[in-house]
Amino acid sequence: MAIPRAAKTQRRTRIQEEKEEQILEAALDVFSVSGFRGSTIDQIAEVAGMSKPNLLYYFRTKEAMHRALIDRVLFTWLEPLRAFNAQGNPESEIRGYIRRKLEMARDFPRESRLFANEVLQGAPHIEDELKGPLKELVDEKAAVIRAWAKAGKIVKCDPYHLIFSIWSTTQHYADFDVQVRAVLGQGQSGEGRFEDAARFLEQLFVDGLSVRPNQPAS
Amino acid sequence: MAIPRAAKTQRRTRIQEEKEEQILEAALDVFSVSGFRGSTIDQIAEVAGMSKPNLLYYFRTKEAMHRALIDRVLFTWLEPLRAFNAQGNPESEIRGYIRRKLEMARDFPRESRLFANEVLQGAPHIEDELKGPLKELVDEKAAVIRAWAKAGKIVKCDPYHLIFSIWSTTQHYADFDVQVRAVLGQGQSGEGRFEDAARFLEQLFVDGLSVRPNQPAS
DNA sequence: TGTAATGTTTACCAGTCGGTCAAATTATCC
DNA sequence: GGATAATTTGACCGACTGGTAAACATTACA
Repeated sequence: MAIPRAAKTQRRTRIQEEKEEQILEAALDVFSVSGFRGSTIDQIAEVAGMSKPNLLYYFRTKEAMHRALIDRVLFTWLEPLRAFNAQGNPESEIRGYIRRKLEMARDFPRESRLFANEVLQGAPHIEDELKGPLKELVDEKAAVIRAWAKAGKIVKCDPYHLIFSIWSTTQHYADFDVQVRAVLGQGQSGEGRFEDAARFLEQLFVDGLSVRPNQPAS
Repeated sequence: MAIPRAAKTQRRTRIQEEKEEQILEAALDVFSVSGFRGSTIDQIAEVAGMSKPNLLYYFRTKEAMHRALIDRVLFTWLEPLRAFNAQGNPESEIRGYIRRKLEMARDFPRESRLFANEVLQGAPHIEDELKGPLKELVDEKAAVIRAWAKAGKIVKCDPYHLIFSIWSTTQHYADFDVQVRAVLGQGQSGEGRFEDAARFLEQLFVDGLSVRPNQPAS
């Protein structure tokens, strides 16, 4: 017999590590496109190149796979916000945050879509994470931004909505990639679009759109 | 016999109109939450309060229902962009566009999520609409914005990315509603959040975030 | 009021879904 | 090399999926 499924064994086998890695990689592929309900274990098994029962040997249920995937990805996903530094220069911190978020949208679009799918569908599996760790982190950084505004280092604005706007504008390029490509057309939908986006967003967040005749030349 | 399904009859019955309306309403409820793959005809039938075969009497397939829903909603959805007026004042046109998009996110969140789900999952059913009508409309309005910038009425920026940023920031409040609520917490997640968002976005798009000592007092 | 067209329901189908089981295979370690 | 534990597989299950067939009920209209 056997069935000391991953959880029960104290030490994880080489095979266990490899296969779990393989499965989560495939799961990311599938879940990020079709969401939890729209994805099937068979699809994931096929992408992972193993049989369904074999996959279920490592993760007892579809939910467990999804859970493990979310847990693994969430930490990385919040890294850019965590790196947001209270001691730094406000403008360059915000600029840096936008840049890092945009890089993640470019380099990890599947991770972005995984969360987008989940949140869009009502976040039935990650509500706790949103209300707990995420909220706490945002609260902390919002306080920093508010302090900057109070000290006159930055314009007075709602820090929460500022963070939302950075999330939405940057993640848009991962989550709505097909739309962005469709609208930009053949010519501009290459990788250069991320540099264009970075340039635009920097301009937007720093100076806005209106022409200001009195602005000192830089 | 019978089965002159909706399509075949030249004139639509009162019952047909009512029932199709009822079905599409239910379909919007379901598709906007679970996406196409994740939704089932049974769910829609239950929400619509009718039996599955009855529902399939009006729409032959799940795809047909989705198609009809998309077609009906797309026109409305693009209305704010269509209303964007080349002859108007640039700043107030952009401001107005943001406001109208935000109102739509508030008043028609299901419609927003329907498209978000679809695009997020690779837009398998609306690719033609994106590359056709949508792209044309955006191209047209982008040209207007570019002309404004050239005339010095607005700061020089990439008009496409400007439009993307307006889409993303406003639709965020519909698509990621649960996340917004979770982060804002009990206190601020009431309807007032839309007014806060409007205030912030107006500020962002007009003036950006940096403090400008030379700006003339208004 | 009768009847033909329209609308609704029950019963059903084949394929897919998440998941189980026991047997077979492979790795590990003495 | 052999015992033991870990891994993999094929066959299978009941529930659900999108969709159909035909009987039944209702409506519209002459």
